[in-house]
Amino acid sequence: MNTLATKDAASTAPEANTDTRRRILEAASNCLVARGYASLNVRDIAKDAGVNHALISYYFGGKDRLVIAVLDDANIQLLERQQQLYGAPGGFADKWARARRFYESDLASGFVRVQAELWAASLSNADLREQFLPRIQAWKQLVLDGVREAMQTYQVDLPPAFSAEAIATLLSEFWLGMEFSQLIGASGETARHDATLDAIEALLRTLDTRVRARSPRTKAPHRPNPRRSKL
Amino acid sequence: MNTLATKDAASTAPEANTDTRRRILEAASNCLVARGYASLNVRDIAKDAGVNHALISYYFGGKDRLVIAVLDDANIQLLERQQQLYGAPGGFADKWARARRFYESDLASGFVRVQAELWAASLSNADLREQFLPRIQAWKQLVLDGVREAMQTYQVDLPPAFSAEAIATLLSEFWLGMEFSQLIGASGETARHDATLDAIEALLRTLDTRVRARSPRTKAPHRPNPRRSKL
DNA sequence: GATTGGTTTATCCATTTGGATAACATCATA
DNA sequence: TATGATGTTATCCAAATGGATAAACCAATC
Repeated sequence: MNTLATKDAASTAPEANTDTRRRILEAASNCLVARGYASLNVRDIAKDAGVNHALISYYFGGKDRLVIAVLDDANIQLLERQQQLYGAPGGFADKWARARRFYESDLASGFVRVQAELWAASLSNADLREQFLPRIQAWKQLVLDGVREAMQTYQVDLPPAFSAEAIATLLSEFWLGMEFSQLIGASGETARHDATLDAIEALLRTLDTRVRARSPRTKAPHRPNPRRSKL
Repeated sequence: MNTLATKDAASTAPEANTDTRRRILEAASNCLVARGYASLNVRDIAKDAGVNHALISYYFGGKDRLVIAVLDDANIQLLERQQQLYGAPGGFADKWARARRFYESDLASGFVRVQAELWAASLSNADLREQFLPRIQAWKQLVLDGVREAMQTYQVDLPPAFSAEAIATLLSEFWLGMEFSQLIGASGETARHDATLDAIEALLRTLDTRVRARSPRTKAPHRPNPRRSKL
């Protein structure tokens, strides 16, 4: 009667053979990419993983728990990304470019697709939605922090309505919309998205150089050789 | 063997009792709002419509065709909206405000939810996706046309990378992302979205008044009474 | 009032699906 | 080697689902 699925799903599931567990997890991800959440079923997953379908109940306690585990697994990957994005040096244009590269690789690997499938599923699955909300919140917070820092750094004067929150929301939702559009969209969309991403990157780069010219070493007081990476 | 489902579904379906057909269509929409595409089934729809579930095959030729019919029906509503949005007088800020009001009513009525559910379903349903792409294209074209016109009207100089395409894409995808976020999101999102929408609206209003002050009657040379709608 | 054609109902059926479980296998340890 | 824990398989089962269809109903027409 343990319907609780806490963070460590291991509490209700066997712990030993992590290989099978891993294979099921990846097979579920594959199936989500290949056929979507709507037609996700334990038999296909098991076949893809090369195991008997009963093992899904054995290891995860059912299909629903497995899906949540997939999401949880994705969450971990995403957190790593966030830290990589945040902790790296460089201006905001560089950060933006880095985020773009992450996105492209995630799109190619099917990760974005999995996310979108689970997102869609969570529209009518409260348990899943509960998992999603903190993640979205974290992602938006990350963008907001970045925008706040950028606005403080750039000191560019905008119309008062364009608060950091407003700009961050614009960027976050744009990115999200771009993901969904690309997943469903024709090939022609990519060019338009790239143009938009380019425009923002160019703007950031302009502002970055302006800041660097204005106060060359103010923003990196602890860096021993601030001009080293100039070229 | 008539697998063709052309625009007039009447060609393959009975024509007389449009009431039952209508009821089924609306019931399907209700079910999509209430329980999502994943758990959509003909029996629930029939129960909601108050008819026997065999009538779905009778009128629409199966569940899949019904879903496409729902999408088609939504498409018609959307086209009407587009025309209302386009054909009305006023500056761009007014158009923006009008679009916002449409959106709010669509959100409240569940229309946005239906769209999102079908969108998600079309991630792994080629037939459905085929229906979606032209609509998305049309919607984005509408935004692009508006931005083009606005940029020509405002004559504000932006960094060269911010083409009309780039700005239109930014706005389109932002809007799309906002829809998905609100559907899934906590209540706290709305305030942020409103702030962003407000900011853009304020910007547009500033530009509108600036244009009006600069050349009060330049932009409407063919209008017999250009100042009539001033108030 | 019998016929006809469209509409609706009740019911049946094959298939899919998630899950449960008994039987079996593997293997380390006593 | 016997034992018991862990992992795996082969099956079984109940429920849900989409669809098909014979029969019933009904309103208009001859």
